[in-house]
Amino acid sequence: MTVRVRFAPSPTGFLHIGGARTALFNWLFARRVGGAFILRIEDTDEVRSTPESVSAITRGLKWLGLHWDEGPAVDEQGNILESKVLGEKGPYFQMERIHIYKKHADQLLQDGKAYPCYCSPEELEAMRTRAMLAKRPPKYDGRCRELTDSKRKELESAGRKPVVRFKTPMSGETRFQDIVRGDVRFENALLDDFVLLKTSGVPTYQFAVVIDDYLMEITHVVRGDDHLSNTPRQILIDEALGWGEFVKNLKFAHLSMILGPDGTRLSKRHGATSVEEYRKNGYLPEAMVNYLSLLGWSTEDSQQIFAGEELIQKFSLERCGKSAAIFDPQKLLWMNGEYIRKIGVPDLTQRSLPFLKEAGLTPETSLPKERLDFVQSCVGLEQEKIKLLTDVPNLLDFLLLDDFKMDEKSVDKVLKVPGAIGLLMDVAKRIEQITDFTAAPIEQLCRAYATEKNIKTGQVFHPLRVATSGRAQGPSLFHYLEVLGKERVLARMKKVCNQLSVH
RNA sequence: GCGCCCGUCGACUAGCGGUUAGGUCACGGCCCUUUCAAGGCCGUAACACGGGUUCGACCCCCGUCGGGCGCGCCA
Repeated sequence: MTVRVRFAPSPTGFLHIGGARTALFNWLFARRVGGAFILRIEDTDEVRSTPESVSAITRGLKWLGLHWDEGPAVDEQGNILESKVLGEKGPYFQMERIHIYKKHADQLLQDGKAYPCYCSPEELEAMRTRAMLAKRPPKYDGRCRELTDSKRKELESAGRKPVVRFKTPMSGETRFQDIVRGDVRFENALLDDFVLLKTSGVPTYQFAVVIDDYLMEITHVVRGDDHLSNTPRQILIDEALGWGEFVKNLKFAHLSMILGPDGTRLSKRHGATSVEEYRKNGYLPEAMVNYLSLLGWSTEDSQQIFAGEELIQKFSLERCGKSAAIFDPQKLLWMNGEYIRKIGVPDLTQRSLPFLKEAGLTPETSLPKERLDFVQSCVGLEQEKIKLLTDVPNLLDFLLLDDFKMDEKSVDKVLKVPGAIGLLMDVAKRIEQITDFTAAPIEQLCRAYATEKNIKTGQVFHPLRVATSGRAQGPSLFHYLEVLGKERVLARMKKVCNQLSVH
């Protein structure tokens, strides 16, 4: 039997770090075993679901490279393409499946395994607070379970609209095998008669999930362990529907949670929590995926970096951990740097272009060949220093622009000192003589000059750097001079000499 | 309140009865070096606590404490 897994987000916000990790593990598992990865939109929250969220979530998944085999079809911006649906088991939006849930709820009603409940939200709230005050579990007390037909009619005619509640067995236990937790068991008596269908006829999460997992022939439920205690309810529904065999074969894998640095649930106050923010902040999807994979999963040798398909080859549900993991932005940042250093310069340049454009350093994200070659050379100079794509503009502005700003402190310290201008003028004269304007000869020239004047090499290098870049820190001096070219280097040196010798 | 899950360096983790408790991030030092990085080497740093079981426990059992999750006409 082929493996079928699903990622089933509710579209009430962006793709969250936690959701992304769940999606990733499902995807990795599916890819590993050649199974299908299904995207199902659980939009039964009538007030909070939005189409924008669907777009944001699908955009996030696509950016991470987590492509689904079945589910809604979307374009690059995450717009839903109504006419194209991937897969045969749809629709993949739960709100388009209302009739299906209704049918199964009717069956349970008919079989006496569910019943209509006419309690109002106010009554339920009162029931709950009363229970809490008495230090009892805040459960529904089952008062509508044994309503007579006449009583039901009476309530209906009084205008009450019922919900459908599940008749939870009052004894026995429900147990299941979880790939990461092992043998898990819950006493049925602890559960109450939960809602299957809301007054509106829309199913609750618990109900919809069971129906869909069955009809979509899901084989493995891989999700966050916040769903662990929901699992017995879902198994009970399966059994009531006569799907005992299906649920017996259904494998569960409840993944540990991802927490914020303070050990509490990851939320906005912990900084960026949506995948899209990370894209905007200059992270590479590969780095994100690699980092996320290590949150709750590891190899026997604690491998950190996985190249290409390696992650897929090595991933397994069995090696997922049980304990919650704290999201560490610092390690993610390190990993992003690792990936940036690893990808090729042309690739890195392409990915940097949108950020350069945004900073106004290039007019477009597609450049004429000559300019692109130049930008690539510049990117190559700073590659090892880039941690985020958003670093690129700041690192390269003095190379891409001729009227870059001079750092006052560096100018004061290195150029506005006795002899600096004279030295620069000397060096400029010699540079003019160079025919082969590449790093090695320029360096040779500077070293020779230092020896000749009996000064330290640094006394030549530093003024040269500040004069041509406006700053004290930057790429390897002679390499960037080479990239800049003789003409520009001399122009910059002369400009500085003119400006400073006037004063 | 009830129930479930979890508990190894600050963080992610390896470990699966006998290890100098390993790796990675971060941190500190040294080296390399025109700067900043990158890289190399070294170092600081952990089995939550208390009982058992055992010749021997990070590992198995019980309890305590701590954290997380669930108990919605939210998902």
